[in-house]
Amino acid sequence: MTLAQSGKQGPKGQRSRETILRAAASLATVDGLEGISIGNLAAQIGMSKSGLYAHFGSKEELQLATIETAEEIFNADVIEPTETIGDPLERLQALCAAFLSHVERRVFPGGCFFASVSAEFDTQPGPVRDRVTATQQQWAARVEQLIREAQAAEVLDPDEDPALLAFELDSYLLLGNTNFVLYDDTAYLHQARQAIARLLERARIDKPG
Amino acid sequence: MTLAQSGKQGPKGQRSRETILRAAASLATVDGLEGISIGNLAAQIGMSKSGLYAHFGSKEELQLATIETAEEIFNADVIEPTETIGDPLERLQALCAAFLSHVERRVFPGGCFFASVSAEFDTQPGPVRDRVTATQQQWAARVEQLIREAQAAEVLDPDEDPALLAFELDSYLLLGNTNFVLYDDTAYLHQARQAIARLLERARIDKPG
DNA sequence: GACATAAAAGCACGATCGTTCGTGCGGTGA
DNA sequence: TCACCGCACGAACGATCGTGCTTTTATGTC
Repeated sequence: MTLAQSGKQGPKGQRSRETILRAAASLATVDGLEGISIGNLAAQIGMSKSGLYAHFGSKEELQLATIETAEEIFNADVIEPTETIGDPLERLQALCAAFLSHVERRVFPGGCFFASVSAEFDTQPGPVRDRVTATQQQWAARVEQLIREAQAAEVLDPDEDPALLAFELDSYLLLGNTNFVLYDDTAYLHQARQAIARLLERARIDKPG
Repeated sequence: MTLAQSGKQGPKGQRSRETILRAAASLATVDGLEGISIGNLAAQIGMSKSGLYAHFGSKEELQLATIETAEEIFNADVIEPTETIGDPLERLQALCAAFLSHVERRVFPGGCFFASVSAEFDTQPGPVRDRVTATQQQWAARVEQLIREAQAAEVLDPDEDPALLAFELDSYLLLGNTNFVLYDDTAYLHQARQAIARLLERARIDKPG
C-alpha cells in the first residue's frame, strides 16, 4: 500500500510532500505539467524516483496536487492581499497590479502557472484540464463581479458590459504575462498596466465638479 | 545517407513530406510540438516510423519544418487575403477578422498554431523557440505598422501610441483564441470582435460634419 | 534501548521515446 | 536487360518513461 493510499502521514512526510509540490509547480511553468518526469523532479530535489512516487498514487495525482499547491501560492500572493480593500474599483486595480507584480517577480519562473498549464491542457480532456479551467473561470468571475460592484457603487459606467470589460482586462493580463515570459522584457508588463489604466479610466463615471 | 541530407528528392517524396508536415502542424496544436512522437505521427498518416523519419534528419528538423508549414498555412489563410486592401484601417480590421475567423474555422484544431507553440517553447531556448518568436514579432510589427499608416492617413488619432494600440489588439486576439479553444465557445470570439471594434472606434479621428 | 511505523531507497518491469541500420520495392535511363 | 536511385519498410539500439515490489533507513513512543 502506498503512502498516498494510507491516510497515515507524519510531519516529516508532509514536509517532503510540500517540497516536492513546490518544486513541481515551479518546474511545470518551464517544462510543462506533462513535461515533468518523475525522475527529473526527484533528481531536482535530491530524492529517489520511488521515494518521491510513494507520496502519490500516480502521475495524474501528482499533477492535481501540483495544481492545488500552485493555486495556494497564487491566492496567497495575488488575491488575499487585495481582499481587505473596500472600494471595488480600487480592489480591481489592486488585483490587476498584484497579478502583474506576481508575474514580474517570477514567483513561478515561467510566469503565470495557470496561463502556462491551461495552454498545455486546453485540448486534453480529463481531471487536470477540469481543475485548471475551474480556477480560470473563478478568476474571470471574480474580475467581473468587482466590475459589477463598481457599477453598483456608481464609480464605473453602468452601461458598460461587465463581461466585455472583464474580457478586455484579462486580455491585457494574459498578453502581458505571455510576452514578458517569451521576450523576457518588462516593457510588456508596462504596456499591460497602461492598457488597464486607460480602459478603466474610460469606463469611469465622470464625477461632476 | 538520409533523404534529408541528400538534396535529391522526387515528386513522390515531396508529396509525402507535405502530408507529414500538414499532419504534424495539426497535431502540434493539440498535443504540442514536443508532445508529438514520431511513431504517433507515423501511425496517424499510415507510415512506418523509419519511413517518416527518413524525410528529416532529427526531430528538431521535423519541428522546424512543421513550423514553416504552419506559417505558410497561416499566411495563406489570414494574411494574404487582406493584402489587396488599400485603406490601412480597413486592412487592419480585416486582418483581425481574418485571424478570428481562422481560429473559429479550426484551420488548426487547437486554435492558433503560434499561440499554442509559443506558449510551449517560451522558456525553452533553441532554434524552435527562435523561429516561433520571429514569426510572432513579425505579426506584431505588421499590426503596429498598419496603425502607423492609418495615423498617417489621418483616420486614427496620431496621439495614440501605436505600440500600445497594437498590444491591446493582440491581447484581444490572443484571449479570444485561448478561451475559444479552452471552453469551445464562440462567445469569446465575439467578445474579441466587440473589444476590437470599440477600441478602434475610440482611436478613430472624429470626422467633422 | 526495543519496537512500531513512516519514509525513502533499491531494483526491476514493460512500454515508448528518438535514432540507426540494412533491406526491398518500383520506376527511370543506359 | 540491367544497374541505379528515390522511397519506404522492419528490426533493433540505448535511454527514459511511469509504475510496482521489496528492502532498508529514520523517526518517535514506551
